[in-house]
Amino acid sequence: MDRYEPLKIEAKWQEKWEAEQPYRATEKPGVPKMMLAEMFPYPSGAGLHVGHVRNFTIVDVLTRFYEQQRMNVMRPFGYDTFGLPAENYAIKTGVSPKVATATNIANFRKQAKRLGFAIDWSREINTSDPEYYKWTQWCFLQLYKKGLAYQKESYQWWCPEDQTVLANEQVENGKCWRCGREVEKKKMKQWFFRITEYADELLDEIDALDWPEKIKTMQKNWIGRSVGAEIDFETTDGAPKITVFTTRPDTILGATFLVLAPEYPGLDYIVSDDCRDAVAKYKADALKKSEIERQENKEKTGVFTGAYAVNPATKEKIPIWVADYVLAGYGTGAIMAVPAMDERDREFAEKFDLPIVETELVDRDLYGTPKVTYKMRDWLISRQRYWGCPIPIAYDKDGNPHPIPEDQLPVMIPEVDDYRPDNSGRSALAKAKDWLKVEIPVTDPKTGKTHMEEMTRETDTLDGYACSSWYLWRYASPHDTEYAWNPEAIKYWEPVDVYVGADHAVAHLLYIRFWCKFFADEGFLPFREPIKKLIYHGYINAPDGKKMSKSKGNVIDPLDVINDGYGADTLRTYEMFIGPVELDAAWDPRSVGGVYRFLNRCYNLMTDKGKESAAACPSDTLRAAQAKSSRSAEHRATDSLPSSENCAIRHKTIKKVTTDIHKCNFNTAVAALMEYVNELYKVGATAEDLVVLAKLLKPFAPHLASEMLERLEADDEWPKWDEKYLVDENVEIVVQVNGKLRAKLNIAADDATNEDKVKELAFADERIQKYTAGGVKKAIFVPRAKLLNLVV
RNA sequence: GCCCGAGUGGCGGAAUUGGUAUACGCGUUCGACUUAAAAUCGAAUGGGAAACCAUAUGGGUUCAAGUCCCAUCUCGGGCACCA
Repeated sequence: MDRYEPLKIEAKWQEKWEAEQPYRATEKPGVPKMMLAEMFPYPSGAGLHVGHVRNFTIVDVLTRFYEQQRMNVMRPFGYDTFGLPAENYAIKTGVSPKVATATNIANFRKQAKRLGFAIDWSREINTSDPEYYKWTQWCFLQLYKKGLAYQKESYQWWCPEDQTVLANEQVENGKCWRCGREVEKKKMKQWFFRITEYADELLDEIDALDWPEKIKTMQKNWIGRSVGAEIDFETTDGAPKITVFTTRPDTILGATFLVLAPEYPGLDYIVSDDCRDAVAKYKADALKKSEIERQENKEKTGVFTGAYAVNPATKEKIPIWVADYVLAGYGTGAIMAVPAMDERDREFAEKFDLPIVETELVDRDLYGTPKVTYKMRDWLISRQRYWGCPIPIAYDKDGNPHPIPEDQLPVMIPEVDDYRPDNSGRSALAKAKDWLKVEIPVTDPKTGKTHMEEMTRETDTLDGYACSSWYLWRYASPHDTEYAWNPEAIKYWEPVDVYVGADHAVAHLLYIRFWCKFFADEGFLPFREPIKKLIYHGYINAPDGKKMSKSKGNVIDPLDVINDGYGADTLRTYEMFIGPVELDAAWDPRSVGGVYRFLNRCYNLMTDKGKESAAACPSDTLRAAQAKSSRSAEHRATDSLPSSENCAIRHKTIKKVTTDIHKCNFNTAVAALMEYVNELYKVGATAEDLVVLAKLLKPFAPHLASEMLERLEADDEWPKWDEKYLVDENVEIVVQVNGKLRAKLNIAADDATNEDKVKELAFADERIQKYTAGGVKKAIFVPRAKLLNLVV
């Protein structure tokens, strides 16, 4: 007996796809292109999890959907391979990150192939491949040339566990995003990218993006533009003037004291001698305080500097204080306190008994110069770690940085025996003594002559986010040896039409926009936004609603689901059916069975009905006659004529599935297919029904659908619906009395828009007459809703 | 604390511009097939005997409210001393 055996069917088709590589993408001028990608995965040793499957399947459904509509589709794949997990694994086991990464990629690739994704496997990239990171270093050098990559000594977040600095975006609630350890502040000289240069453009262009509002809001908050003014306050005893930033320069009459951040750069020059010890102690305490302590305890603390400034508006002498409620990195690190207007200043004034003066407002521009500030800081990119892209810089004997010439790229990661950071703030790269030395050409400014000079390499590596800030462009020409991205290829394929992910709302998605704008300014990219549409999907949780985690032992392994006999098609279709794409969902093993039953029904429908002759939709003249026979259609009776009912439900389903996929309502698209199959079981399926079913099913369950189409001898071109088949000859009209449903009238379609006719039939109905005996005050007829409401 | 978003059967979730609430799936029950079970197929399934009552709670607008307005409660997310 011919049964649905998913593992057999899937093996057959995967073998075919592997041999034929049907999803190779090539530029076809004149054919509309569609480029889709997921946020590429970090290939962990644990292999694919169900979250990856959701992520990849969303991309796959859209890829196949557009491919079946004969657009020129590109769907590449890649791996984000630098980072701490591989390095920590190396420290623990001694296995080099390069080797472990290669093993993990091989496993990921194998697993992805078992899910039947329509990937162009010739466009596979890996950020730790020297062929790739050579160009990451090239990107760094472009930024360096324009002064957008620079070094600065400042207080930075330091993770004592991972022995590295972190970007602001990588500190979550005062803890390291990787290991969860509380971060500390450490003063270090570090590399930065000047993302703040693009703050305005990054902010202003958010609104036009076809991205989820949630992400757009998060990015806006992160950039955090405030419009205000800088105002200079002269000090009374010869110390340098203090510039404050305020959004309310109009409240200056109420400024009764100044407050400086503990890290305020010129603090030492301001403090009076008798207060020096107290201020030094306060500063030391403030730096020791962790971010968590600072957040949890918002009780105001502070100390008087012993110095005074002059309020330029009132000419009054006002005291200067130091307090950690003023942040060093924002504005100028100094504020004018207006306790009458500002809640925090008031709290501080009350605690330390400082004057609170009610204020009248003055003209905003009277005492200051307009100034815009941002919460966003420059992007700190140095990492004191081994397993990352080496920063292509060397230092001369005076410690001045020099870029590594482009023809010396890539700066390879040296092999070392011990991957541990050395506790001195330098990465394990510092242990590769030979590698550290490098000859760099230097041009003498006086003579114009170039000579080689021995220098010492930078031992920091780049933040992994730098590697993922340009990978979408590499997909356009993944093996190009001349360009990071080929100008012709990029012009054809990009920007990315649809990008799918579940993380990195501010970090990655902000960085990639920044690089895009920079490289557009440099003439390397013909667009300023890298991603047209973003789909940000929810997580899949364990059946109990909790996050899946190895330690809790509640992880569902997708390969187990497949190997249990359900197959990849069931897994994929289930994950699309599980709920709205943007919401988190809980795994339900029983619902997986429900989806399997559905696919099984599709298969059985085919084996029962596949032999039948194809039948197009009946012509209008035949419809009336066939409508009769469809009424009496036996269950899957093979001798009944193809009915107009089939035609109506077929076209209705085509329309529903097509529009749902366009709107990314994958769950209701699958539901519509289930309804269609249920209906076909009742009225009988024609070959045409089966072909349409297989075509619509293919994005979700490509193996089964391919099998069906092969047996039905049909291609997979996406079907179109015709509105004329969606109009029934009979229409149901709802009759309400006082808004309550009282009767449904089956009326010929031609009469359904005729108000008089509908009323006549309604009043003739005995179910209605019960309520209308006392007369009808008002009758509202809504043809659009096929509804008549009688008010009695 | 501030700013968003969401509360619908036993469960996951459907419902165009306000217009038949509960699509689809799970679960449950019954039936067919079978020595039996599984699988498959069919039927029923918000509550209530009924009138009726039900979309977190209480009001409001409307011929008509899950959908709009006001208040309250709960949950989720984001921001969190950003001057």
